[in-house]
Amino acid sequence: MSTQSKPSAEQMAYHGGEMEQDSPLDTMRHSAAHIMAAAVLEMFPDARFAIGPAIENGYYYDFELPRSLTPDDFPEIEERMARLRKADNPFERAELSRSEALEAFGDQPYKVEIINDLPEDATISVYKQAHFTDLCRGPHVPSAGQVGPFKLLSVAAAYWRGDEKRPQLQRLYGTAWATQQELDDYLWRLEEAKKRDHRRIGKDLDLFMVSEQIGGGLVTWLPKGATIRRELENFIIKAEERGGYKHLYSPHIAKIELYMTSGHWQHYRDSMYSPIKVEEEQYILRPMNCPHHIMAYKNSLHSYRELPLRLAELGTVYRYEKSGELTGMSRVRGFTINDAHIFCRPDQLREEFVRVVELIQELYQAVGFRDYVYRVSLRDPADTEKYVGGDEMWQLAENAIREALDSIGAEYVEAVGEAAFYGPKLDIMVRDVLGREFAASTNQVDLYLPERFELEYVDADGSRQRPAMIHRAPIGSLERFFAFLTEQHAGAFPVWLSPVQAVVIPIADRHAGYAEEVATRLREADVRVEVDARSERMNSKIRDAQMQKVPYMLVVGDREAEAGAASVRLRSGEDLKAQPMDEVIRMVTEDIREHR
RNA sequence: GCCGACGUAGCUCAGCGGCAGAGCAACUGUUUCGUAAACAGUAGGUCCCCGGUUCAAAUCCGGGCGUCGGCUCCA
Repeated sequence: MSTQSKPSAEQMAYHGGEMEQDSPLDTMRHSAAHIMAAAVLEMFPDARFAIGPAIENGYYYDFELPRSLTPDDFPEIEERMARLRKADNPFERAELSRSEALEAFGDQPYKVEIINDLPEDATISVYKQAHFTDLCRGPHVPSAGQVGPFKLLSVAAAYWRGDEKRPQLQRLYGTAWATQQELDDYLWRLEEAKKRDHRRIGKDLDLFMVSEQIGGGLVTWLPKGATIRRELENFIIKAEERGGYKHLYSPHIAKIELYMTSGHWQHYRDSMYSPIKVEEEQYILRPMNCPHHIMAYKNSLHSYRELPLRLAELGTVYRYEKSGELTGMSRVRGFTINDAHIFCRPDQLREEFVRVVELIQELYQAVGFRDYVYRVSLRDPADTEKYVGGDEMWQLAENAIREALDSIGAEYVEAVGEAAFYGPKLDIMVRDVLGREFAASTNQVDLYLPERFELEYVDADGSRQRPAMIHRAPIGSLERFFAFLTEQHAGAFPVWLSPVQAVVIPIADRHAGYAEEVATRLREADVRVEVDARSERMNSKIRDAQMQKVPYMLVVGDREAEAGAASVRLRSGEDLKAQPMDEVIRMVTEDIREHR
């Protein structure tokens, strides 16, 4: 039964929105999971078994065991698995009636639960591998010997059926491949990925820090990271101003009543911090910007002629995240959203949403951000508790998003149950170096908050009408976006974003004066440039600049000083030889201007 | 928050009951060099915190805090 678990939205996104047939590799990995379970059964005869599917790059199996497994147990489990593989027993399939199955798995409560959840007409099959018989849909490889090279990777806790109120099981992760070479390659890729981890690079390049004294999940952008952020912010604001957005600033805290009106206090409280008492009034750190922008909208009466009104802010919000889920810059407790709220007539929704998607594409293009997937996050019609508003409202909002994407031919996957409590979303999903999936951007159609706040505009006939709203955040939070940007570029940011765009490297101390002249000329052209005037060898300075991923290294010695030139080395290692200073300045400033 | 692993110099890590260590970085001196690491020296520690065991604890035990990997949740 192990493969019959419902695919998560993440898995669906990875498979491009369709459940694929089990590939031969998936089948083999799923068989590896059975062999691992058989090995665990040898060690723990009382083990209870949950599920053990193939996943991207490997497999896992969830167990309930009398004691916790640790990595020290891996060698023994792997040895037992190797023996089972060598014994090469067949995977034998049998079909059981419901009562036979319940009888056979009487001492396996998780299997019993799965059987009871199966539809009436389901075929119930089991697979026997050596001494281990498992409830399973299959398919499997013919015999244990067909399982490829494998390795156990980690052990972690996982709640039964993903529910934190239910028992916690031990999940053993493994990987398996068709050949030893592929296994080695995969393990090597894992190591390489760690080198691109934004936390590693953030430390190496002095981009940001998280201090225990300040608090977990509270990020300090160090000067170099702050430079990148400021460039991004300026770029975003300019693009948005071109797109008709008006930027504003609003405070980070507000009276609690504001968030009661919006419904956040009722529906989003788990993510909000406790109120702060100020002179008999309760204030809270805002978890979202929308109520503030709505108040800005309500500050004056609006004509239909003004719509769409697009109010934007790089708005800082604070959300409570459990300590165990904080990570570097990608999961934090205080962050700044590239936020905006578009107030428009309902008939303008589709076109406005198209413009939102186009803006996203423009921004991503400019920063060299490529690997992402559109996900339309829909309401789960079965779970009405979680959402507000009626069917009609949801349908209108969901259709606006789908139609917008269809009209520009964008491909997307749909994820039921991932909507916000007040509306469906277009999420843009990206993966970090370790393959974990995050939303980089969320964009929502909202017909609910205008209702809650009784928003109005004056229509052509003088009547009062209710506007629709779009919440949009093309790059989501600056923190998370920065994390992915860092990983995608492995710290070698495009020139226009690089904190240090050029380093001037004098060959000997006597060239320091000329190096300063070179730097001054670049500074006058608004290039971020530093002079490495240490009494080090040129080779050493080049190495340091390379490690800092500085895009331009400008070596100057006697020849360059004589000619009014600089020798240009790029971080790719390419040596462009001596270039006149005018040419050097032209190259660098062109890269910056063209966002290269 | 839950399960597991890990917390030693600014960074990366060794040491695992008996004097606190290495490389890199920093600092000082020598070297003035042509495209990825010159040489020598100096300094740097609450071994995460609190408690316990022991003649003796970085090391063993208990509790706490933090980080990391998962789970749940999410920008």
